[in-house]
Amino acid sequence: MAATIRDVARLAGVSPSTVSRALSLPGMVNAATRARVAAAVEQLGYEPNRAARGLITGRTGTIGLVVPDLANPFFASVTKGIQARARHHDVAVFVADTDEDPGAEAGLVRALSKQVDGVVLCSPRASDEELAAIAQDTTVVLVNRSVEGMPGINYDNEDGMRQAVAHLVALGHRRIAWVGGPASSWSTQHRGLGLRNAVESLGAELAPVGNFAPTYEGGRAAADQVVATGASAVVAYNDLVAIGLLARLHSRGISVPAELSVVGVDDIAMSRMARPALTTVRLPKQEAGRLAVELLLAMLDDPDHGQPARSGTHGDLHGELIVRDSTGPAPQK
Amino acid sequence: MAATIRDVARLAGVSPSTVSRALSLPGMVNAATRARVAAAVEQLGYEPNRAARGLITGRTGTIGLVVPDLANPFFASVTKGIQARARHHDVAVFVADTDEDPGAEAGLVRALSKQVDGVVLCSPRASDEELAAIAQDTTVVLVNRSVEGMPGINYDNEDGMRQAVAHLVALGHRRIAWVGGPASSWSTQHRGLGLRNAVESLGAELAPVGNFAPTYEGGRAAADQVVATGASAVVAYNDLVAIGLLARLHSRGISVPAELSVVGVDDIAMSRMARPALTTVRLPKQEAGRLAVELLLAMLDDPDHGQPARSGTHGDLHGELIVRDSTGPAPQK
DNA sequence: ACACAAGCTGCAACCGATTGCAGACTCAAC
DNA sequence: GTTGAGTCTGCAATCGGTTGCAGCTTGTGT
Repeated sequence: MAATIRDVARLAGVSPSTVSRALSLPGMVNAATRARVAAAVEQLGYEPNRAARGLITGRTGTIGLVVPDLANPFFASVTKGIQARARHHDVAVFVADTDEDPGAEAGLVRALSKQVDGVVLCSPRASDEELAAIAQDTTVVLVNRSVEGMPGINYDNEDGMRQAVAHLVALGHRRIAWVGGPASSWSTQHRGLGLRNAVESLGAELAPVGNFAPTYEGGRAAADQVVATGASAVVAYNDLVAIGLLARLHSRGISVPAELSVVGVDDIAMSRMARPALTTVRLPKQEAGRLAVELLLAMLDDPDHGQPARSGTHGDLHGELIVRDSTGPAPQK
Repeated sequence: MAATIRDVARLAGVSPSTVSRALSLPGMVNAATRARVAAAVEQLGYEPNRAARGLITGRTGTIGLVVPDLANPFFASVTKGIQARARHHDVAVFVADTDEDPGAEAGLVRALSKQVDGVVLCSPRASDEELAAIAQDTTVVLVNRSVEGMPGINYDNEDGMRQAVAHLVALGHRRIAWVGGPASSWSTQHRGLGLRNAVESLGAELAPVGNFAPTYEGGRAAADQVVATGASAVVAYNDLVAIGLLARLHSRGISVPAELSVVGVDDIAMSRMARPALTTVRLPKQEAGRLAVELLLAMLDDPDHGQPARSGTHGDLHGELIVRDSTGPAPQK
């Protein structure tokens, strides 16, 4: 159906090899010939078949992306960033959604790996060991997850938490509750840690209420325990949880921010629309996606490009505190 | 790096052709040989290279998906459905996001078309003519858009609007405002039409307030005009618009549903979390994605599988009215 | 014992590109 | 008029599979 390199060659009156070179190594072919080829390409609307090229060069011009849940706005944004950046490099993106099933990750990557040059693994739920195994035979970039020896793009969670706590302390809050996400989640651990450090150094007190699903329901479930801690402010694992908190607090008649201040993390679109509009640590989501693509492509060009293993503090993406209406001065006691 | 068919053949002591047949036409090869091949495949972890197969068979085992905006929860859900169904058929999915740029659609499809067997075009913004041109040289399935002669998966917008109006009329509403989406949008036209019919046949009155962006901001922008119509209920183009309405109405101190009832369309996750929780017409989003994949694959197997051109009323997906807290009895005047 | 059909398997061509190598041509210098 | 260098172009092999065709086994009927 579509034109092949032979069609172009015939029309231009040259051999397929010349067409190939005219397109990829223009310097090697005579200007006049090159013009004839260009004309033929134009006329036929020819575009090289990437699959065929991939067989020879070993590069398919395609990368894979594995995310836990496309319907989660956080991942949707990261995906958008990846997608945009990949297109910029003329690279196509295979997208796979694991439906939050940690067991599916390895299988998907393995299936994808035959068809792509490398894969971006976003917020993987699999264990460090599994991830390391995957990286053995595929070029992988992690997003939002740090594993010793594996390249990845991460957020500086410690710093984000510090900003949130500084804001709350300035408002007079002294006792701050923390609603964690899944215990196995890398982000939960680092956010909890950052919170603890920030709270200590700023002379406040942390009241963790445990681990909850990183969802609206998780937030609703945590709300009553938050209230029971007597804290005047709460930091939630992410915005969905924070919005769940808001909902449950509202139905219990607890006023935000008059009686309790609420802070989320992510800054998904929904947060602006919440009532009250949510104060949150904005994470540059599309930016993370873009950087992941750059890193992956750099690694493919230069296999040794991997960054040194890091503990997740330096060179990471910074969040930015967005203050809206869900935080206010601590109530007088 | 990865094992090739030749490696398997060598290990099994047969020729590559036999391996190929053992895998794709098991009936043609002796059970004992087949077992030896299977063992070799297993041992080497062999999986055929799809790109190479695609060169011969003309089928790449890949489909493309073009959506206006991945960050829009509606499209995210459709994508999820497509993705899940495609995996079920062992087909990979290329995803491209046009960033709501109608001009980008044709180019993206064209670029994709070289690498895929067919593409799903979700809520395309391009004109009927452009779409028809695209369908000339690529197998295309439309989602949420109906074009004469092109196969597609659509929602029965008329019926959904009827359900919404019936609900409102039963609550005593007689004057119903309608906030349309983009004027060029196929859904806007059909929803407006369905609304008009439903309102007429149920003895109420329609007050259209014009066309707005299909976003939260669009809803905020429309709110005051809605109030000015004097209607006691409003149907919004989609949930984002409805949530925007809710926000603006709240800040103007207009109580929902006591003074004004609000109905959306889509039922995105956010709607449940809105305050008050949004009454809406739930559209089966993942189902639409699944059906689109089935239709596309069927068309690829049998090029004449195209459905007859339809006007968008029969055989479409039905919405379901989800009643939450944003609708209530009409205020006594 | 012989012919013939049926059932398997291998050879070789092919899909659409890329690339090392060698041949053809041009032009300048001797 | 040769020779040599430098440009450009084409041949042919290659990537990892699939498939038409022919050949080899085997088994059956007579």
